[in-house]
Amino acid sequence: MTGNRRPGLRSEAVRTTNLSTILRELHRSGPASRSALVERTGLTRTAVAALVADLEQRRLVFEQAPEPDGSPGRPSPIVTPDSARNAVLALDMMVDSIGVMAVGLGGTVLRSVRRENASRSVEQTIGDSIELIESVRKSLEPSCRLFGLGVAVPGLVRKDDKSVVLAPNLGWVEVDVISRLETLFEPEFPIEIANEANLGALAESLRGAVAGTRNLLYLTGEVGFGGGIIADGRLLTGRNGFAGEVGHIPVRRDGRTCRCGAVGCLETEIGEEALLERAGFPAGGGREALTKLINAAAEGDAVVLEGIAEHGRWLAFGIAGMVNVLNPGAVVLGGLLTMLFPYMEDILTAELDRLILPVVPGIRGTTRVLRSTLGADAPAIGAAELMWDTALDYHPTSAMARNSD
Amino acid sequence: MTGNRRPGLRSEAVRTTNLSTILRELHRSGPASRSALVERTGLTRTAVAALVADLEQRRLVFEQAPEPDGSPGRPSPIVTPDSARNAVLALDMMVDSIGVMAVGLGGTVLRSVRRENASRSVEQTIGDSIELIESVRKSLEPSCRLFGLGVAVPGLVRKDDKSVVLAPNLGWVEVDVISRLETLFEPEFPIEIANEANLGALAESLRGAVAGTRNLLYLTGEVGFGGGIIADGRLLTGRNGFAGEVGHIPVRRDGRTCRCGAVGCLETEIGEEALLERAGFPAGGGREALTKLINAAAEGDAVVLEGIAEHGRWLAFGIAGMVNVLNPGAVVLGGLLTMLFPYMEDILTAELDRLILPVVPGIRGTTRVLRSTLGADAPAIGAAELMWDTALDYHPTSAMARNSD
DNA sequence: AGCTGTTTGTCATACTATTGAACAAAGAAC
DNA sequence: GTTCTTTGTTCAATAGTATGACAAACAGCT
Repeated sequence: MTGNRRPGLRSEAVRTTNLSTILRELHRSGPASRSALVERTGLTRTAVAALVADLEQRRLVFEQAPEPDGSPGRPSPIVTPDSARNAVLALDMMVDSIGVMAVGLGGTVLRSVRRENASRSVEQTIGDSIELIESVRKSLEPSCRLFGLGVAVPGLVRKDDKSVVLAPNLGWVEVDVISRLETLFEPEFPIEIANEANLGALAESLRGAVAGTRNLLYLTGEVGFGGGIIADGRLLTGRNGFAGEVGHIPVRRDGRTCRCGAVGCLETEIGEEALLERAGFPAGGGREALTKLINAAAEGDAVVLEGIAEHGRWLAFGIAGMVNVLNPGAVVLGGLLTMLFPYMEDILTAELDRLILPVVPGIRGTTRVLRSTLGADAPAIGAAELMWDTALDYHPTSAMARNSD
Repeated sequence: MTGNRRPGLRSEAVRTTNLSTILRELHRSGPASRSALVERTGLTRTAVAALVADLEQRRLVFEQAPEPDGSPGRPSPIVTPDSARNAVLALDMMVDSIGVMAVGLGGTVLRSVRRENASRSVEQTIGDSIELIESVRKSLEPSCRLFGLGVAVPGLVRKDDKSVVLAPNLGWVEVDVISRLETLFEPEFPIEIANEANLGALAESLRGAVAGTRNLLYLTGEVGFGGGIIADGRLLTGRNGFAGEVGHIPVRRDGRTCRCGAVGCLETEIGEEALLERAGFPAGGGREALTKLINAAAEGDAVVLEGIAEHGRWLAFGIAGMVNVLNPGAVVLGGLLTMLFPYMEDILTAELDRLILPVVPGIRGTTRVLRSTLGADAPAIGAAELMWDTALDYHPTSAMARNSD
């Protein structure tokens, strides 16, 4: 089911595609021997040798002396992605902080800084972002090439023009983040942008605890409630790029009015506010109140625990629907849910077992529910991977092909 | 976001890929002039000429004398997919009937037969299917080559082994349909199988009213309630192939027990039974009762109309959640919903407008809701397209490459 | 230490497929 | 009938990988 209009291939496309294939393999799975690459690509020794030599000359990989591993035969040199000299930047605008990362080829996090961001104004946030990006850029080795910038935003990003349509928690409407950041870089410097939770999903599918899972659902609850879907290894963006708005699945016809204007959204039941209220905390307590809540749960506070349990029931109610529609191999919980998970795992499992379509005995077990291991880094890592994905598309005119020294 | 491990490319892959590209283009968009193909593929005149000659020799396409169209320049010959001599078969097992189609290259429906199927036993159904397939096969021109069989099943199909795990409305559990059909054909004859509603979605995205829409949600309500998702032009199958079970999205924590065992499934609110009940008809009335219901609606029966309206409200409730999660460009309603649509369009639109995440004023309008134009043929057409999609994958060892006369 | 078997790197040649440039063909417009 | 435009055709040039032969590097055995 490709569904994609593929352009015609010219002869040289063979080379660029093969270079890209090898580079992608190294980026995803790490260093590999040349003979391993021969096996994985199906190409001949001759071809792989030529391709690797090409990549080495472009300073994208380096070969290391082979280490005898005890098996007979001539040992094969190890091809390693040169993460220190090839990187992308990632910017993660969260509600109360800004993070910038440099992620090398191969997925190595070279730098990671985060700064609190009290003001949420566009000017202030962009200004701080620019400062952080510059500081990270300067801290990298001068020989390190940058292939692009990936941006994660807690809001809806329109695919067509890559602009932020709405970021409720920042109070942003129609902000063209990219054109404000472009000035930082040379012309044509690639910048990609997407929703925070969508990128979290991407990160978890590539670098998280379930790395390699080609179908997953990622949920993250902070102030709002976001989600991301990986279907057959690809990020599901939808028509406009607005996919994953799980917080606004209607779950109660008699529910409360959501801040989005609709009634009975999932977010009204499992948002921060709802949790605080159920656990007997005053609404609007923010991060402090949540910390108290978690502490109270750790101490065994019955009211809080029951509040979290009910939270878990609604969460399961929402997840079950998506699992039945999407049939993911895993559901990864990030953000606030990571902390709540230990206190509601049992309820969650039991409820899901009750609500997920029972195909045949035992089939429910195919969907695993687990906590994020990447935690707060997920969106930034996802932003980097989004950028890498296009950067590694090795068409003749790409940055990668140009950077041949 | 490819996410797919691509194998290395050898020189001859360029040719096979280009042949496949041209064939796919013709299959999807119909006859095209050679110069149009040059433009669409980006290949040179020389290359396209050679490729088309190759395809013509394989009897996959034929060239027609160019027709002067009034524009200057030498007219370009028209390349037409030879639908009469290249086809796939499609088998659609519905709850009370079986349909078999032959669909030619280019999407032309060459034959279409349907037979009532009173018994739903595996033996009877498979037996009848085999008879129908044979009769269709015999009715085709002897020169017509068959590239495979696509099967649509009203149940859950496991991707890994392509077997039917559960078909509740047929009463089937773990039936290996493919191995029972294989005996009909030569060894290695390709057979693909998938869920009926999933294939309906595929059909609508390729040949229906919204053909070309790369993101859509298809819903079909018959005895059960199924759905299919097309994301970025590809059928979303999920981890096991069970995606699209929209009938079992939980919508009421205090709802009725569903036949699946869970509580409050969408199907319990918008299934056939629920509709009959709401409209004041005795449950279990089957198709007859539904016909009466539609007639009553046509005559303006207030109780029936209100029943349908409430049906529409629940449907909107379910759709809204999926739209917020999937952000499709269109929602296509098939099956029973096609007939109900006129009586609930207004309510549906109003409810969706209330429940779909309002991004910015006017943004809701990006998702269109409309009726299926393919109707009951959708699953069979989808099955044919599923088969075509793999058949058109022109790797060196494929059936297509072998059939070179 | 030396021999054997295995695996892998390297080199020259062969093969496949497309591009590019020049020329011919087929139509419209004047 | 001439000119302009567009497209088909032919052939040499170019790009890239496969193939096969040989050399190199390692383990295991005597």
